[in-house]
Amino acid sequence: MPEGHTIHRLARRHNSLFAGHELRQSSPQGRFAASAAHLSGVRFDRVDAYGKHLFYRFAGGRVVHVHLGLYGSFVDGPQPAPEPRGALRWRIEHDDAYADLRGPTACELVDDDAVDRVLARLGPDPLRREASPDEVWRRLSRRSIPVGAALMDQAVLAGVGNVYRAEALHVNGISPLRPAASLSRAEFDALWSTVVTMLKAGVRAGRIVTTVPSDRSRRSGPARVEDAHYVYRRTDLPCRRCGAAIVSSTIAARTAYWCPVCQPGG
DNA sequence: GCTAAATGTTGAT
DNA sequence: TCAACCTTTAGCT
Repeated sequence: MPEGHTIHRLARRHNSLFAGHELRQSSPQGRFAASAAHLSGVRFDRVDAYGKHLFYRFAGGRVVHVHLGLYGSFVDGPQPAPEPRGALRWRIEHDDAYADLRGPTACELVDDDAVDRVLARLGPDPLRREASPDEVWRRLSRRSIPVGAALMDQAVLAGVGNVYRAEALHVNGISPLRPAASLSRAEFDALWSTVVTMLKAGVRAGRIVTTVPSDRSRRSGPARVEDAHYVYRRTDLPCRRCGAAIVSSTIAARTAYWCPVCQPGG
């Protein structure tokens, strides 16, 4: 289940396992079969992550664009790969390892122009070195929509999804209902810093853990599932900071969660 | 076994 | 604003 951290972690993993290899490719489910056959045996150069998009670059300028959507997932492992079962969209493999893709919104063979068109729609990605907070501020501060909607807009910044939206706004005491343009530059800078830190932690951990140990029910050890978030999916449960009941409402077509006391102004 | 929901996006109404 | 799409899983019966 993917926000930007998942995508960047996959890029690192797949570069480490597969970059520079000629890969056997297949699509047991059939929907990517022609392209997989076309690319089978072609050298895989590397994969790049931008926001929630992956671009697998092959020799000859061919690119596979993958977007996991809400349900897509990759799994990998050493050979021998298991017998394909279920809806397996894309399998890539060499003599030592395989990776399987299921359920993506997009898995398509594209050219460089199509890559550019996707990138042109995206705002800066906080996980990329060149990401400019000034540019995100420009894009965010002129929007009249709620900040909870702006954070989910991949044209403002690329990679934040529903969990990081809820958690980053909570940590900064900002209601998702506040107009994006009402944030001060100081509030934005703090929010940006939180988003970068949270996404990086997610890449490292391989899952979203936004709470710090002192805010959890137990003192030490890895965060339990129910301890990993401050507000996400915690409707009616007490806020970890103030005890008020967490509320939820649909913002930008997704369920938003926040503490009405710690995050006033909505 | 069935249903709804899920860390997402697009395109039609 | 809403439905469609892709798949798995949790929570029911």
